[in-house]
Amino acid sequence: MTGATHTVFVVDDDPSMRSYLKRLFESVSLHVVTFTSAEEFLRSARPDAPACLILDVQMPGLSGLDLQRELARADLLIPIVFVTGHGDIPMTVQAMKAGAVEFLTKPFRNQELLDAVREGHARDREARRRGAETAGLHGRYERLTPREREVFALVVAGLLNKQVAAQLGASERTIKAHRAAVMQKMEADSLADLVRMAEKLGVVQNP
Amino acid sequence: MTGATHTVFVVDDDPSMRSYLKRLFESVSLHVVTFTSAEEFLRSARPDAPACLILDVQMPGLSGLDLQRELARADLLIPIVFVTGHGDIPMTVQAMKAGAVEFLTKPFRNQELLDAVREGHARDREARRRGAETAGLHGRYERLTPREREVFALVVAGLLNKQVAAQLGASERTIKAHRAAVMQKMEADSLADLVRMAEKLGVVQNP
DNA sequence: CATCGCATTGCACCAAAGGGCAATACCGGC
DNA sequence: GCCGGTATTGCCCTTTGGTGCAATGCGATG
Repeated sequence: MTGATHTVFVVDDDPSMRSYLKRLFESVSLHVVTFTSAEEFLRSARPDAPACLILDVQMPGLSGLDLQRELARADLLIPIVFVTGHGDIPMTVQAMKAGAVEFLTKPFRNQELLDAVREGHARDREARRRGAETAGLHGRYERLTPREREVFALVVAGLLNKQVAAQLGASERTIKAHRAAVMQKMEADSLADLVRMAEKLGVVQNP
Repeated sequence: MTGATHTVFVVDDDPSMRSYLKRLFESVSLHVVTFTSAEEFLRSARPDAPACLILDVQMPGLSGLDLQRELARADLLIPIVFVTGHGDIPMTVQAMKAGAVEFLTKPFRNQELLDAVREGHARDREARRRGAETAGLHGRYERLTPREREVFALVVAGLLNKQVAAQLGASERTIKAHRAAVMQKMEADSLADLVRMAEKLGVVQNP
């Protein structure tokens, strides 16, 4: 399941560690890209395939924890495996609270790191799968007109057409028209379908 | 929001630490119960109100991490705040991966511990709220007859009454009867309501 | 000004959902 | 053997939902 389609990003200021890790991951057929600093990584393009980030905690400039925070702020959620020579417990707690996959101290066994990366890739695949699933959903929702969205929200709230009509100050026939447009544009096969889509989209009444 | 209705369980083999923590939490009006060992805590009754567990990592007999594992196995999910004098990073990672709220090293500031306990109580309240929400749901679902559950699953899948009838080899009128019973017993106000209940219950077609 | 998208609505018709009333049938207990 | 819960179904009527057809009005865009 992990092949050349999966990438490992290594960010470490130590050249020997970078080359060591690069060889390690390439030995298991993973694509590796190395960076000498957090800043350099941030300037790089975002990955378009499942990836995992190997991060040294201590580095000149932005630390590993800083980078983790920056990525979260940029909504760039890539699984992170920390590696450190001189970490402490507060750092570990912070990293894990922020969702790190693993926090390893040197020296570590290669298998530990490979397992962590496997876990990171699994998380990213799952996240991408869910993302793709809701991406189409959001795209279709974007095509709804404001009025259609209002009708959408009220319909999935369980209101009858006539109740929606009263709520929006329109005729029942109009609501039926909007409702049909919603079903069509959202590509929903049934009301049940539409309700599930609304749940994933977080559609609710505004007021 | 945290009052005498919230409990703190302290498990620590050090008597002075137990009394110190007891006084600390009681000073902020929290109910405190102390235990000298993990085994003693496991023998105690489960809490019926929001609680938080303060756990020493190193203890004779079952360690704090052992207790965390046992509680998870027993499905007794109570938020845990670890406190330790001689912890290491692997221990920290294990504890946090298993869902610990916080992992503090001695000496710690009282405020850090109080904040952690507040967070633990918040998590427990939220978990209990969600639990209560789905408890009633499950209870109502239990009252459905086997046939009604089949109809339930097919209806929320978006099938028309006639399609459900064909699928189950019954008449449409029969399906309507079952469907009405389902709506009644589940106390659903609308189909949208029923679909959301099905989502929370994980109701799907068996075959 | 003309066109287009969006919102709106009336009329008519058909399909689907919801129920009231009533009857049949099976099964496990008391 | 009678009783209650469950499953089943028919007949009939009302309410809702879904659509086709057609038309009007408004604001933005070219």
